[in-house]
Amino acid sequence: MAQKGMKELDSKAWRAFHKIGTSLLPHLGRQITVHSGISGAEYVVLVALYELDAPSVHLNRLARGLGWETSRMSHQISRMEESGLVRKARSEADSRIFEVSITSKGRKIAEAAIPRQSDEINHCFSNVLTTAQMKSLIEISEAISLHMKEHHPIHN
Amino acid sequence: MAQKGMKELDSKAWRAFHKIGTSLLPHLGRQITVHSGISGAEYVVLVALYELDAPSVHLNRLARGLGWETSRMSHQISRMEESGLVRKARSEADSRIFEVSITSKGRKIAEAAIPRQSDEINHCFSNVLTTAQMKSLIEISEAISLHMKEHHPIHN
DNA sequence: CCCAATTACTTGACATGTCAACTATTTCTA
DNA sequence: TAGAAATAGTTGACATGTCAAGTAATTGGG
Repeated sequence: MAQKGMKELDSKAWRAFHKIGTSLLPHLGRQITVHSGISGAEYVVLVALYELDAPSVHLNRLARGLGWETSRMSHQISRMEESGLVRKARSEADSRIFEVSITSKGRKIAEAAIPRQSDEINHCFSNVLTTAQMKSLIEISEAISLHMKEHHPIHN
Repeated sequence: MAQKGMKELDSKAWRAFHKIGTSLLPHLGRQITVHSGISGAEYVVLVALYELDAPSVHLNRLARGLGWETSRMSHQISRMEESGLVRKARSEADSRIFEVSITSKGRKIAEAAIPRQSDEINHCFSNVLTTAQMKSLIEISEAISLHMKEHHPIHN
């Protein structure tokens, strides 16, 4: 039997992955907006800043940490500065660099949003999967991420 | 030991899933543009129309099939009609409905793009995972999709 | 020490996605 | 069968993401 572009199982697995990747993630983004009034992108940035050890990060480092392009982060931070969620200041040492930090308003929103989002994730994801399935997912992610790092290092 | 919002494993599994969901899918979308000159969204629509049994589909049915909102599909189809990839015609039976179909230009592009994208998926996904991992992913997807259908039937 | 490269970020134009409000048709139902 | 509700899609405004080009500061080689 001749092979088409993809084997049956490969194709089913890909469709399965594509489906959850394009339904669950957007769904959980919308939930953030519903329960906390911020967008999924704002949430991700706030959490990254909230979990920081240091008081601030370089804009570019923040971007790479989330796998975003510099430009995207620049736009996002500008908007979030407008709405008072974050703050931006030129580095004293190297004035090309911007130090980004969370404001107290942003911190309050993050502190309220994180446990709610945690509940959502438990509800749609953790509670629905077995321990074995979650372990398997972690391995799958590592395999794919490793491959991406080797072959397409830009978009981590 | 008190429980925070999420158990260690749950959290790791979620981060793993989030990471591949937000890096692999966009990466493969960009690859489509690189190898075939169309966007990921255009590709998905073309493939759906290309694989159709019938010569056309109702716009709304096409949207639901991809898990898109009507409005998103309407905008997308308008743009793709502009660029000559698809065609739109009012249904004779029910003139609220639009029948959407692929043009010969769209078909040619789809026929060239599909095997190339298949190669990309093999390269970044199928070849990187074991058979067991792919079977596991299929089960995971089914578990999550089932839960979504039950609790959030809109965005299937 | 100077100037070419590199690095860090900004900007503007445009593609895409979302939401709410609206139009037009068809289908119920009283 | 008239009018209310449901269905199918459009539209415009706006948020977000991407790309290419530009600015400004720093670094590194000759």
